[in-house]
This record gives sequence, structure tokens and C-alpha cells, in this order.
Amino acid sequence: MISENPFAIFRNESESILIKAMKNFLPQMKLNNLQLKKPPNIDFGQLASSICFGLGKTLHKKPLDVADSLVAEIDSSYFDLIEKVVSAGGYINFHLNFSKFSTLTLLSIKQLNKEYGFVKTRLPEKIIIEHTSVNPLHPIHVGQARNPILGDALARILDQRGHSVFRHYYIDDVGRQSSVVAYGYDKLGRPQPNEKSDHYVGKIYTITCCLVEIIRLRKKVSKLELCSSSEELLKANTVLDEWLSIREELKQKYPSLYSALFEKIGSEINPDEDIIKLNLDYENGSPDAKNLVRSVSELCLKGFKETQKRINIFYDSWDWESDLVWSKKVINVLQKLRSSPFVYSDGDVLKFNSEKVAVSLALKPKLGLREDYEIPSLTLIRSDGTTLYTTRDIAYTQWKFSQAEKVINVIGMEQSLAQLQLKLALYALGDQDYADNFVHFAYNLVSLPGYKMSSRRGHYITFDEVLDEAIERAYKEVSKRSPNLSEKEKQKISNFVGIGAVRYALIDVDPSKPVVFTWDRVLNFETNSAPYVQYTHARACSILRKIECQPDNQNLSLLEKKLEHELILSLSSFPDIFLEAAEYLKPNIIADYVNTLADKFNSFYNAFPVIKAETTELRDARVLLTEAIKIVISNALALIGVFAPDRM
RNA sequence: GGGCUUGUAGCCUAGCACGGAUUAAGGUGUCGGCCUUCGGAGCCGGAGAUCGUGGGUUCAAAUCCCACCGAGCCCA
Repeated sequence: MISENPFAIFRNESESILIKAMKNFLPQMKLNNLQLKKPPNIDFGQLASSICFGLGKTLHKKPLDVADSLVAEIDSSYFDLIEKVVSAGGYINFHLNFSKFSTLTLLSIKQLNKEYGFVKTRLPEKIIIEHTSVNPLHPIHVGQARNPILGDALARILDQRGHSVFRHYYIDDVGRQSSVVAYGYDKLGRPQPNEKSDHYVGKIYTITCCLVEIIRLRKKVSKLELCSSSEELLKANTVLDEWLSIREELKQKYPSLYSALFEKIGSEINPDEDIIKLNLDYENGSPDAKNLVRSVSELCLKGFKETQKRINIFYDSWDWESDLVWSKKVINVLQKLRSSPFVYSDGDVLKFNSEKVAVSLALKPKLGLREDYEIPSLTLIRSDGTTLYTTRDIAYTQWKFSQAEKVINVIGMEQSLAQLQLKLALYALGDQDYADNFVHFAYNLVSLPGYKMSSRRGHYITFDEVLDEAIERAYKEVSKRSPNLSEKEKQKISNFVGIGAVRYALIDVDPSKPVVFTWDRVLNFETNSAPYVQYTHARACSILRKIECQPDNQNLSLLEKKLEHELILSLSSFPDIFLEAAEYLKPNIIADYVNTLADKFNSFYNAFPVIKAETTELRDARVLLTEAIKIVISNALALIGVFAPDRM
């Protein structure tokens, strides 16, 4: 017999046995959720019920006595995967018949192989996952790197669950910042970069920002000097000083690019005006502006794509915010919103009353909000007539729903309010179905110890730097450990080891927790890291390579050591872990699971011989166990985008 | 001022959605042991925790509820 979820068969059997016993024991009793849980120690069995504690209370008996009586009602003639059911300390413990269960589990894994664990949904959906969406102004930095790693893992998981997943990248090219880089790039004469293009664009952005900011602040200061508002003057001077010191930094770091830009921009009187004009022209779709802004953005995206290729992340669709504006989708949505009772004018500003939507549709409990919390309004149009990011995002979200049933946005949790308002806007537009299937997958920030990352100020560590460093470190390790490998092999290994380590480190922690970036965290090659798991996989492969062919009828009841039982139990739980990760969008539990599995296998490996087992029958059984472990490690790693090597 | 997120050994993390077991689970660092055994990126053992604080609910609280404190972010 084969099962896609062996442990679930045991769980179902245990549940129905317990229900049957309960019916005999207390016929009138209404059963509501008898959730069986895994006991803390395998010696207590593999599933346990704590139902007798509650029953003890209502029956005025000791839980232990209730458990004894209940167990007495259990009919062992129905047992299949169950070996015995015992009462212990008030609990009812279900023990597996490992001889049968090992066979079921290991043969299922061997047969399903690359498909094992990936239980398919009965209700496949079209799902759009928007992730990364870094503005095309500067390279992707460590603070942002958590996003593509999480988004890609989610996509892989939901894909394996049987959904049709589309990965979208939203290119925010409409804001003022895009015009700032474009302005700088234009002043330079629109050259082709002689370095990685997103890094080049990032430098132009930072230097241009700085120069423009200084000109603006100087004007402000001299204006303030005329009227005698000393407090404001002091404030402006402090900010100006800060930018002047950033300018010194930039001058040191990028001397030639700095002087080229300074020469063109330093003497300008009002660069802001040009930038604002460029921005307006771009929004209006003027060909010159289009040509300029798009060429800078494309340059930056070219660099992003190179980085993403390194870590094997790709997108099905690149969505330009500007396309959305030019296609009038934003205007159309605004018109529709205006005709709803939830939009009002506050002077020249157009606002969306999020609170009113939530109250009139009684959405607060559904959204997990307190009744007395008043949701702030969202500004849709500024007094100068321009739209805001979230306004355009409403149109974008509607467009996404025109081609998918579910939308998952992987966006930092600092955007929580905006994402909530966006959801409420969908309700206001009458698209309740969209709103219900709109998910903000929020993750906490990655920060650098000591200072704040700021892309405008050029204070960041790029994702490329992190990857380079990780690969270099891995190269040193490989050279140390396997000096006889060819240069080509060393490079190949250091590549998947370094990149695996980075991916693992960024996915391992619960997304809602803040992470402080340290090199130690990312460059860990020991226990609880991708290289550790990869090594374990290679180790299992190495054993399997040494075995010629194996018979089809192993006697798996010979696997009777506690470690072997724990391994089989762990292997059989992989489908459950996968389902939990898919259902609750928790990619980190996959990393956790595969590390624990590798841990157990390494303990087993040290304690018991496989190839040189006492008998050939035992050897064959352990070989099959090893093969199953290899398969499950490989399948789990695939979900988080980490390569499972045969050798390293 | 309001809201969201977060607080577990020196450091990093798991467990919290769904409350349960003698001993709160890993890693790192630290102390000690294992290379004539299938790959030492390994294994085994020791020391190290008032689960932020205080209340409450419960037979049972790291887990649920309330208040407060610290950190981060968002809105005003």
C-alpha cells in the first residue's frame, strides 16, 4: 500500500478508534474536537489525547481513572497501524505498529519520490504573488533581500500544492525619485555603464539626490535668514550639515562620477523644477520623458535580473506602474471611487474614508480590528493634483484580480496600514470577493547593527555584496576541505553552498520577527544552515552510490532502534509540514523541518552502520531508509529554493 | 495621542494560531570527549532560562485575557 500522507492514516485511525470508544463509554457525550497531538517524547507513543482531563472535571473523577476506563473500551481488533493504546498519567497514548508503518512510509516515499510530501489541493486557484518590487533606483540591498527569498519560497510551496502561481514584479517608476535618477542620468549624457548597471544607477541616484537636496536646503536657509525664525533656521542648518557630510562621503567613494555630476548639477539654480516637470511629463506620457525614465529604469532592472538569476528567482510578469497610469486605469478607479459614498474632499485634497467603509460593512471583527479603533483616512489625490502610491495600487490590485482569484502581496509590515486601506478600497468598490482574497504577507525589517539603512543616502549593503562574500567564504571552505577537486568543481560547489546559506539564513526566521543583519548569521556553514543540510544530503548520496542494487522486499521491521523510529516518524510527517506551510504561508517551518531531519540522520549515521550493518537484511532496510531521507531532504530543499547536491 | 509588530540561557532562534506530560527544544559561544568504522561542513556529554513585569481565567499558562514596561514601525 502507498499513501501520500502516511502519518495522516495513523491519525485518522487513532481518531476513529477513540471516537468509537467514547461512544461506548459515554453514549450521550457530544464530541467536539478531539485534537490528537504529538507527545513530547516518542516513548509516550506517537499521538496522544488529553481528553480525559476535561472529562475528569465533568465526571468528578480523576483523569487517570477516566483514561483507564476509556482505554478499556477500545477494541484492538480494529487496529491496523496502531500497535497499542495505553493510558498514562491521564493521557491516552497511541503507539504505532512500526513494522507496518515503516513499510508504508518508506515504500510510499520511494514510489512517489519527487512528488512525496506535495499533497495536492482539491481546489486549485490562480494565485498572483507580487514580491520584491524594489524601486528601480539602486541595487537590491540586504534589507530588501528577505522579500524575494520569502516570495519565491511561497510561490514554490503554493505551486507544489497544485495552484497556478504567477510571480509578479511591480515596477514603481512613477514617483519623484525616478525622475531624480533620470535627471542625473540625463545630465551625464545618458552613458552606458561600465559596471553592473543597477549599481551604477544607484550611485547616480545617491549623488544626484544629495546635490539637489543641498541646493534646495541652501535656498531654504538663505530665505529663513531673512525672516528671523531662528528655530526653523537651526533645523534647516542641521539637515543641511548632514547632507554636506554625505556629500563628502560620496566624493571620497566615487570621485569621478561625483565630479562629473557636480560639474553639471552643482551650478544649477533650480533642479527641483526640472525634476518636477520631468515627473509630470512622464505621467502624461510625453515621448521624451518616456524615453529617458524608461531607459534608466530598464538599466536598473537589467541589474536586478542578473542578481535574481544568480539566486534562481524569476518572474512571470513585470508590471510597470507607468503603464497603469497611461492606460487610464487609475483615473477609472478614481471615478468609480468618487461615486461611492466613501470619498470626500478636504480642501484640494481628495480622501478615502476607510473608517466609514469598515463601519458600514461591519468589517472590523473580520479584519481583526478593535471596534473602538478609528482607521485613518487615505489620501487619494494631493492638492497639486497628483495621485499617491496607494491610489495607483488600488488600480493595480483590481487589474491583478482580473486575472487571478487570489492575490498575495509580499510587502514589509511598515505598509500594513496602506495595505489595509487598499483592502477596504476594494470593499468600497463593491469587489468584496477581491477583498476577501487579498492577502498582505507582511514581514519585519532587516536592519544593520549601528546605523539605519538608507538608499537615498547610499547607506546600504547590496544583496550582490552579500552573495559575493558568501560564495567567496564557501570557496575557502571547499578548498580547505577538498583540495583535490578541480577548479571548476570548487566553483560550482561554492556557488550553491554560498547562495544556499544566504537563502536559508533569510528564510529560517519567522517573517514577523525583526532581523538584525550580521555576516555571522548569513555565513553560517555549520549546524542549522543550508550547507549543513546539503552536506547531509551529499552524505546520504555517497552511501547510496556504494550500494549496487537492492532487493525489492526489504524487511523493514528490522528498523527497531529508537533513532530509526524517530527518522521514520519524521519522514512520515513531511506532508503535514508541507500542508501547514502552504495553508498558513509559513515557509520558515520547511527550513526548520529539514534541519531537524538532517540532525537526526547525522546522529543515526554516527550511531549505526548502514553498508556494514550486522546482516544483509538489516543493511537493505537501512539503505531504503537512507534513500527515503535523501528524497525528503531534496524535496524540502526544493521548496525553499536550495540546491540538493550529490557531492560537495 | 492612536494603532500594528516584537520581548524565551552571554548571543541567535523554535514552541504561541489549536493551553496539557518526568526535564521549556535547538544552534552559537564556553568546558570535556570521539579520527584503524559508510564523507569531521560531523557525533556524544557538561554547565548555562525568574519564557519582559504584574494581575486574571483554568484541574493545567511560554501559549488565552487585561494592565504596564522596553524595542521597532505606521498614522496624526
